[in-house]
Amino acid sequence: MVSRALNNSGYVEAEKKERILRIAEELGYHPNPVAMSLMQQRTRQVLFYCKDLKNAYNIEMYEGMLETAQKRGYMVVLGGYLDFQEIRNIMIDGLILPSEYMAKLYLEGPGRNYHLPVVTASLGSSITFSRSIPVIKCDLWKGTMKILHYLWQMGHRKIAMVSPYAMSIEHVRQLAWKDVMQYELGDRLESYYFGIDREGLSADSRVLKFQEEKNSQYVNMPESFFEKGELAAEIFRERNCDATAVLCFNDEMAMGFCRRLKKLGFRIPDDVSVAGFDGTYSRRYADQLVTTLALNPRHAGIKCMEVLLDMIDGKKIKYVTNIQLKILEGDTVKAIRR
Amino acid sequence: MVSRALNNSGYVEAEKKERILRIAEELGYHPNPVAMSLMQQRTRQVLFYCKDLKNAYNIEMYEGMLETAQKRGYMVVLGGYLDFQEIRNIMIDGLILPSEYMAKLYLEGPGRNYHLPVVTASLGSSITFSRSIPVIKCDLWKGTMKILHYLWQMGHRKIAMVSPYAMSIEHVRQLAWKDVMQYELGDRLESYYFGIDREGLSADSRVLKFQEEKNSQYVNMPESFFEKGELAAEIFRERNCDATAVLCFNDEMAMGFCRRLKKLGFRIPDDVSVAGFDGTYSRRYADQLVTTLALNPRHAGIKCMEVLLDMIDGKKIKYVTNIQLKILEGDTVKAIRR
DNA sequence: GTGAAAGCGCTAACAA
DNA sequence: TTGTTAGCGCTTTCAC
Repeated sequence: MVSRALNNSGYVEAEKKERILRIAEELGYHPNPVAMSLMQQRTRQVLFYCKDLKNAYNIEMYEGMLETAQKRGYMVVLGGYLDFQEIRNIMIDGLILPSEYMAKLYLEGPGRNYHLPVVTASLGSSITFSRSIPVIKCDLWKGTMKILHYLWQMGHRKIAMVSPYAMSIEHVRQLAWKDVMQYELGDRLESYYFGIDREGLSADSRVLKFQEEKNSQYVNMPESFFEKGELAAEIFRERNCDATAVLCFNDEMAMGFCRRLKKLGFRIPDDVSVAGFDGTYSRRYADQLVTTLALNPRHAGIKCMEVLLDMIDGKKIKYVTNIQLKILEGDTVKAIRR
Repeated sequence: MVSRALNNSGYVEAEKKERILRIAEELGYHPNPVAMSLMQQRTRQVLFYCKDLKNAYNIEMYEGMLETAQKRGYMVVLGGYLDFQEIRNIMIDGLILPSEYMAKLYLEGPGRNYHLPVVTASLGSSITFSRSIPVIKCDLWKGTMKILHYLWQMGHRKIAMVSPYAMSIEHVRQLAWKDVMQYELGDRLESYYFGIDREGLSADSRVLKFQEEKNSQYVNMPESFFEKGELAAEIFRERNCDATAVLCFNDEMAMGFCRRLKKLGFRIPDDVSVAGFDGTYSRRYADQLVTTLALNPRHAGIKCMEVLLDMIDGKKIKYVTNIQLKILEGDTVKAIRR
């Protein structure tokens, strides 16, 4: 009857069908999407569990997801502020986690007995999951090697690292830097590491500010990369660091670092070269384009979504997808004579 | 029975209730959110019809919405890429439109016979709607007056305007600028206007690039404010403009303008003062902080969401809410002697 | 070719 | 205090 006419399915007398369609049109009839979802057991929605939208990396990743989702009739809901348990109360067919760290938390928490399709992006940490899920992997170990090698080729030997985290935190970028630089820097390694974090720099009152912010204002206060980069520049000068190049945790941090360092009288890249990670649109805002390792978040987003939607559709899926990394040269790295 | 136990409603024997709760816990039972939505006729989702997520203004507005929505148990879905008709196929209880222009389009299109709660943000255009909906208004006429007055007080008389649109487009910012500056600039007004748009600058091949981009790549290619600002700087120099101050359409444009102008050898603010609109986090990336009229998008987002959720809850609502505007001084405006 | 009924997962209301 | 039913809006299936 009516349903059959509207959906072109089954037998309906042509004339009657015509009439039904016309009336539906007149009344401005649209099927109720919630009822449809209940029936089809498909919400056509997917959650991207992402906190910090001021971070261009996340935005570009999200836009990549959107691109694929749109083509395949899906919506991407953002909700990094949600309590993890809450995930079970929202209408989604699948979930994208931004890092293997989050993936681990999820799989050991609400994901333990909730068999929703899940994929995770990865920055190369070697975390193992309690359940096997697809990983879209950006190999930052390789990537860090690549950019360090690039700096090396430009003649730099003493390469410092600027990070929002203490040296003890096992971030791939830090581990890889340590791995390479310890030969060159030996037991002075630590003095070339600028970890803007209470742990390791607790003596510095300026660092505590970030801790306070994090505890007070919001539950999920995002990392203050830019401001931490600025502080790193101050500490860099105070330590009288003789590094000729500085590798920053990401572009945002690199931009904060450059901005403050210039205000402190350094010339970039003449006095110090600076490089970062990410390669997103926000780079263009700075007067000098920062040299960076592009992580191609848009592509990662596309891949995450493709794999997730394939999973939802019950197709065969790849369990590991690698994202290509590429150096984008800017104005902040200079070749030096040795 | 089971339902009653789980929801604490109606009479259930204490012991039985206990047992039910325990088993539900063990099984990891969670009510199906779609079924709940169908029953309650509430999806607990709201759509923010926003295209350009690379624009900090939109992001901050979205974060404001999120803040309120979270408190009241709602999700905010982004979907500016959706076909307008598609709005009726997604599971939402309400809709937030980003501008009165969009609101008009919606109300005359799918909104004509779809009585979903809607609110719109407004930048002060005097568009009238076919149906009355709440407006969260940022009075840009007043705002433009305010920042022009500020520049005036700093001694500037010849104030140029940089915009991504032709002068004929009736954007409030442009109209207000014209209104004020025509007394000072008279029939030379046009030569102080830099509208980076085919219409008005079609002779310039560099402008056509943007047009092409817009037509090709994506359906909803966002405005290239930054790049247009850069081009405006080139044209500013070519025209040999004697303006002592330049008012840009927004901060992103101002940042592009400043960046290029400096590369062309101008000193800011010594040679030219520059001001913009928005006052969002992306300002900090530039080496010089741009002086701006802060539009407080976060606050606008909060208000939009509050009014919309009140509407959904059937509460009495305000039809016009005004957002406060404030000048944020930066490093790009200098007082001059006359 | 058409109408009626079952069912998607849940709760509110009603009868026992 | 408990079990049952109707109904949220839709489609699919099964009789007619």
